[in-house]
Amino acid sequence: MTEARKPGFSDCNNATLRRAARSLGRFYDDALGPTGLKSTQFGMLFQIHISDEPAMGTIAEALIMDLSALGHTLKPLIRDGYVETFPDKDDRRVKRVRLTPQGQAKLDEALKLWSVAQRQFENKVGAEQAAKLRAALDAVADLDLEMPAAAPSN
Amino acid sequence: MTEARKPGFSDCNNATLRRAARSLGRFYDDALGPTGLKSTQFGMLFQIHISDEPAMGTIAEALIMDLSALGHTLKPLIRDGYVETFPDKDDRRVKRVRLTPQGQAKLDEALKLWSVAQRQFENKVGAEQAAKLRAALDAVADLDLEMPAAAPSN
DNA sequence: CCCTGAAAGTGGCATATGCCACTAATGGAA
DNA sequence: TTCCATTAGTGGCATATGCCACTTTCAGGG
Repeated sequence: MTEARKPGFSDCNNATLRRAARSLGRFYDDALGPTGLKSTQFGMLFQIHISDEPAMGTIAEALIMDLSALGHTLKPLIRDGYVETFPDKDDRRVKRVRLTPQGQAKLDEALKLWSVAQRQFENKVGAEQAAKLRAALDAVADLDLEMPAAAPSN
Repeated sequence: MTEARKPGFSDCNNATLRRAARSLGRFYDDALGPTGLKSTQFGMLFQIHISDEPAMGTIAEALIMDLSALGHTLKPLIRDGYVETFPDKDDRRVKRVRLTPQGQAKLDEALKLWSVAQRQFENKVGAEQAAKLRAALDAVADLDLEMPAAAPSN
């Protein structure tokens, strides 16, 4: 610890997490490059794929993302014909989402490249270690964090 | 495992990481809300703070972020008067960065709220566990990942 | 000293995400 | 049935990030 410690380092859990996300994101993005999909888009297609014509709100909840953000994120995928939406039969407020045949095909294509990247990653850190990390991250993501209501003087 | 497993799930390390990042990011963002800073901006000010008038490239490297992305990210902070840049004495290509007095003040202000959030988080997961997670994330971020050069037939 | 390739940033363009203000539908309560 | 609080999305605006094409400087080699 001669100087200011090497890399990023604040002990901030959030900063550390984002830093890792940028790093890993670049790797998966590179891997998926040939498909023209970003790793985020791949993740979105996959999520839709494993769900049963989910409502937007359902996806947003599963991915812990803002509903409006989801809407924005979906646009390029809809524009490119990978995803389509349709109204729910019973509740006209609800918009459901599904992959188009092209979307399914693109996902299949991407899965091949993804699995290579995934394997590459697990070879480096160890499959078990990776699984533990994912479990820890899921646990963190699902934490019910709340600020102390910032009420020291009220 | 009745249905499609609960939350986000693909076993994708990247997707899991991003999901956690969105979740945790929201928490820290809320915590820093009163300061008007996003958690990302807080992290940036902190990084600049612990460095010694770093060159842009140095910051980008430490945070594992694209140099141009760094430039974009810095703009709001410069516009708001928290950060300023100045040319390196010896190399005119290099632009160095530092906090302004207001930036330092804002950072001090933010640190108080940040520490509350940080403590809150560590109370939930345990300080030791949190440290381990950060270490794991730093390790992942610093991995030298490379795709198999996609050369099956060349 | 001139030319060339590397290094450091900038700008433009595109996606990722969030928050807020609104609008459209719903599901009761009165 | 009418009216209101709630729920689901949309659009606008702003920040976060990346990649690519340039432009400006440097550092060397000849």
